[in-house]
Amino acid sequence: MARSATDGRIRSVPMSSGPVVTRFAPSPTGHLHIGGARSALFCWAFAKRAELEHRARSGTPGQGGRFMIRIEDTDQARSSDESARGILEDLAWLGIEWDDGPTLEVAGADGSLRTIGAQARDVGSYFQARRVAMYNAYIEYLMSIGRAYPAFDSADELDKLRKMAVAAKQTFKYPRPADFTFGQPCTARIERAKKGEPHVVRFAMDSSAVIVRDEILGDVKIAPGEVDDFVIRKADGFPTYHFAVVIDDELMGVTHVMRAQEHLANTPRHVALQRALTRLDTKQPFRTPSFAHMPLIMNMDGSKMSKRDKAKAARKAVKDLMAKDTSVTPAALAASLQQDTQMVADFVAGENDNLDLAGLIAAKLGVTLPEIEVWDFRRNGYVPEAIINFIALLGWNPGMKLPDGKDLEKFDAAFMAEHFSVDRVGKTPAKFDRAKLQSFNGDYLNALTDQQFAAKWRAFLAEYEPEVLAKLLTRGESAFSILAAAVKPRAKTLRDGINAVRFALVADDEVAYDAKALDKLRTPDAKNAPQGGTPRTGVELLNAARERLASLGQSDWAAGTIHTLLEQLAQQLGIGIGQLAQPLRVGVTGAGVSPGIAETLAALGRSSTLSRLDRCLALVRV
RNA sequence: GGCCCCGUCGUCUAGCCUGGUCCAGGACACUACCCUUUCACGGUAGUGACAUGGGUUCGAAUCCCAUCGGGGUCACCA
Repeated sequence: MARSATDGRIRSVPMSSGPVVTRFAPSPTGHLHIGGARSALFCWAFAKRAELEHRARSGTPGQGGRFMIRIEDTDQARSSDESARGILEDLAWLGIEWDDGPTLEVAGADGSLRTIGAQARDVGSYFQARRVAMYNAYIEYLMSIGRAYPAFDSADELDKLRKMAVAAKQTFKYPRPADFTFGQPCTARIERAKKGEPHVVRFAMDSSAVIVRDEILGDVKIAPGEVDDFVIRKADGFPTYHFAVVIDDELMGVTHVMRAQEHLANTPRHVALQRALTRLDTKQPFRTPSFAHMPLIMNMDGSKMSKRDKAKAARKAVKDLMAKDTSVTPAALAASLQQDTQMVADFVAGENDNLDLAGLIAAKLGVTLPEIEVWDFRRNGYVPEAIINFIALLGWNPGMKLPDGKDLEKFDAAFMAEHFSVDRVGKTPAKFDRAKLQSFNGDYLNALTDQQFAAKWRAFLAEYEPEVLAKLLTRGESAFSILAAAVKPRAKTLRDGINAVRFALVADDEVAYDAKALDKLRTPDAKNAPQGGTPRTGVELLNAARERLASLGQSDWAAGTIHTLLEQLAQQLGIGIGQLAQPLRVGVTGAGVSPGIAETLAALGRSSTLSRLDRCLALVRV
């Protein structure tokens, strides 16, 4: 073991004694935040790279690097198993899979079931709520060596003290009780606690300065006395985050802690705890893992990107509506949503940020909430590959050039597993620019083959827009393929691909004709005539095209033949095919925008095309 | 407010550690043009940044200091 030859004291176990272990430790109180996804990705990539390099040296598989998931469900009131499962599913969907952690069954591409996660290292439950006995053993230990003590202050009392401190423009620090002596077990307090008096347990901070070595930020020094005696066990008997993290990271062999910068200020507490603790099993002091605090992800306006932004957006929509229409009240809204009146009223007043309610309100009012959670991006038609690539770039870049001298910025998770390193993680907070994400997503979709895209789009529609899919499929399989191919270069997301095929979703007799477009059809245009000939109207061309198309039988109705036919007709009329295409577009879609005209007509089918053209011709005569 | 972190185009960033090759490169967005049957796609070009002020140096985006600006954190949440 790690015994120094010179002083014989056991200081720390060298990291080389076991695998690199990183962890992502979400709190199961909602969906996976996009920032959490990035943290998980970086932790994953770090462990993967260590493992890859270990195997390249012919090491034992699994001994080079491991990525672990731990569920931090010590907040009894807010945690749920459902949320934990949702977070695991989001990670799996992104392709971020864990070596150790709760198990999750996922269906592979071929439909077969596969399990992610395993109890591979015998480190106990990956759910903190099931590890309470262990935390208590360490808390007893700390109390026995005079590094922790029960405290009996009520929440109200502390609140009062805090408010006084704020009023006096001072920072509140919990005053260490006079009857506690650092390093001496406070038997009187321990006795009181044993008798069942409600209490929390506080850690007695030592008075030395704490230096946090951060792989990204460098050394961060915190002066002695900056951190007060913080709570390590709540009145409900559960450990606080700070305590559970330190115990579990040690017991689970975590070597590298990578998390968002918002945790930087907590780190001195963790380091202080590590310095005070000794393992109960091996009697070895706790190790301090390597820390790396990643830059935060911000909104475009510079505020922190938070789940609450969704609640804010929904609340604003309600308030805007209430300002315009006085009949709208929280009570009326609650009734129409079939939700509790008080809850809705509180939500509108800003008393709670219920995200489910925010979603209901947004759907009701037809407003789009900002995408914050992985789940939001997923149902809005982003693909995991694009999300991974984009969030990787929020704070990290490979620092490589393409042969043409441009920066390499398109890559996949496997590339990250091979090249990720902490020293290329930036320090500056990044604003989340959805326009760039959309561009990445569109590029990814466009790079797919038509077949691949069609399959992806179909799966997306089946899951999130089944009615749209059903309508599209009524036109037949081949029509769906044609439409999917037409959508591919036009879609930034799988969802907005729907916009490109709106024309195929309306019934033939419900096509809305744009008044200006109809006017244009009625107006003679010199471009519609052969060189020097008399100007023709769009209607004339439409009639000619309609007649010619009608001559095409059902079995010949395909993009290729339609294109040839229109080309021939245009030639006979002495005009370009474009002059023919525009009136036809208006005729079948109601406006002048659609995919290629031959594809559009082919996807619509013979009977829809002809009946729409007839309806348009009838309208235009009026 | 205390403590801590950060500061290159509108945005993500390369360059910074190891000053000169940087009147600062790429990507997204934007603008123009080309391609084209509309919309897209694709192609070409353009607009656009070293926060400010002092040092150090022959020379600073790069090193030092100050100012200003942004952010995080100060719970029996994690």
